[in-house]
Amino acid sequence: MTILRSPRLADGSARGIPDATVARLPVYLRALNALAEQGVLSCSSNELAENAGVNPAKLRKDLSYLGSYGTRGVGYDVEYLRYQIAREMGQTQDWDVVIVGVGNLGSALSAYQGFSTRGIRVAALVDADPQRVGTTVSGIVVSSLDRLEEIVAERHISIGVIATPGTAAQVVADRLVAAGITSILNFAPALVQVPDGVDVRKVDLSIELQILAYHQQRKTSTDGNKEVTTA
Amino acid sequence: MTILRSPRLADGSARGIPDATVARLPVYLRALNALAEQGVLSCSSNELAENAGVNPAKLRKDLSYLGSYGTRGVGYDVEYLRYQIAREMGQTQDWDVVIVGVGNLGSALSAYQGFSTRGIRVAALVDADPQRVGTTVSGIVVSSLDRLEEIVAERHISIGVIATPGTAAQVVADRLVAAGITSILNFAPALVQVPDGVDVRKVDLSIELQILAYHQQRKTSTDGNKEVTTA
DNA sequence: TCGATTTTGTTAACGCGTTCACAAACTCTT
DNA sequence: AAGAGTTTGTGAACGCGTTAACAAAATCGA
Repeated sequence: MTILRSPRLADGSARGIPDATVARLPVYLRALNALAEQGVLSCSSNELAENAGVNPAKLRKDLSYLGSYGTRGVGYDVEYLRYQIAREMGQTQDWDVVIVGVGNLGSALSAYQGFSTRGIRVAALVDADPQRVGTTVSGIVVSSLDRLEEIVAERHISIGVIATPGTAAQVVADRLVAAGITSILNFAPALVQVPDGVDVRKVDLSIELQILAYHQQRKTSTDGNKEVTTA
Repeated sequence: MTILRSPRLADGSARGIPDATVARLPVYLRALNALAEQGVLSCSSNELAENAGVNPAKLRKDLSYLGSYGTRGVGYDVEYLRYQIAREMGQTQDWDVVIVGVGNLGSALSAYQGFSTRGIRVAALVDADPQRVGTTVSGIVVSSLDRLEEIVAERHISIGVIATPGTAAQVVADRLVAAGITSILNFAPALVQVPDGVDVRKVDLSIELQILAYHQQRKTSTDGNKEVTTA
């Protein structure tokens, strides 16, 4: 579950990028793509940081983990930097994912524009419900969960997405791990346990709203907080 | 965009909970609900931490920001702790949200089970596409984006969810802010700028997969990384 | 009642991430 | 060619979050 770390390897090669930086590189990539579409050829760290919504110093430090791809006094070549980040993120190849669970969320994910341009390819859809198996969603025929292992092997799938109800999440995770998958994105509202070496990220729609509600509550409360005395 | 902070107010009342803790409280809540459903009446920090997938020390520290709701030598009363966290998170009342954009993702969100039990109520659906206006999704009639302001006012909506294409995100955010909303959850793959005092959280499905792909790349690469010499 | 045991609440140390500030390096103008 | 102006890359300080470790407080048994 926890991931390999090597924040600063010697040997000149600056391998081992901090997690916080890795999480921001796709944001920079998106900002660079937007600039490129506008015909911008070169930009400063200030401009790019503005477009990415981060502090310029943070941006420069993040990029410094990759290497020295800018020019002092000038800035960054948009296309060159875009390629370097894409390469670092592994987007010079396509990553095949299987989506397990073709309910509302699974369907939405399989229809999501913007995966393809980021090196992500939805290679298979899988569901446990016999009624859904055989139907076509976003141009892909839904397969049975029973065939998960062979599908993963055949299509060289390396990433699994769990979009099932919470109750099925752990079983599906176990199946994915057994099939050889070591990277899982979990949308189900449940904790999944996986062996070491397997990476799980979690996206919880409900929790995000609850966090907003908390802050909203603190804003709207007239600061005269009535403490309920439940003794 | 940035949020009020007051990590430790005097006066005995432990107001001002760290962001990292606030983000975990819903996780504890979910774990407590699971325990309650199993008929568990009391639990230790170890048990609860296990169920929530966090370090026990971290759990205790998080709870200490709320108050002293446990009993030394015994543990926590499941129902009592559940209520205290729910109250802190503002879940003793329901929060009404409007979802803007009723495409695949917006539909999935409006159908999402698990909002209602967490104090979240989808009060309105809004879309700019005239073809969608008037249709019913998850039992809610889709309204026109033009009527956003009156809908927000009428139904006392305090949270907005952006589930539109990236190009529409900023315009929608501006409309939401103008309508008086100060909490926004953005699913669109775009950066939205908002005035101070407005809280924006972002969920980016594509970025999560890109982060996984990065780690996957580092795992599968045979560590003999061929550096492409693009001089 | 007292000691053994359990478990919380909290303090202190540690590590990671962010940000400032500045030297190094580049361009441009004169 | 030299100085003025820009902008990157990075060292260092700072702050937040995590974790270990322990004292305080409760239960239980003799």
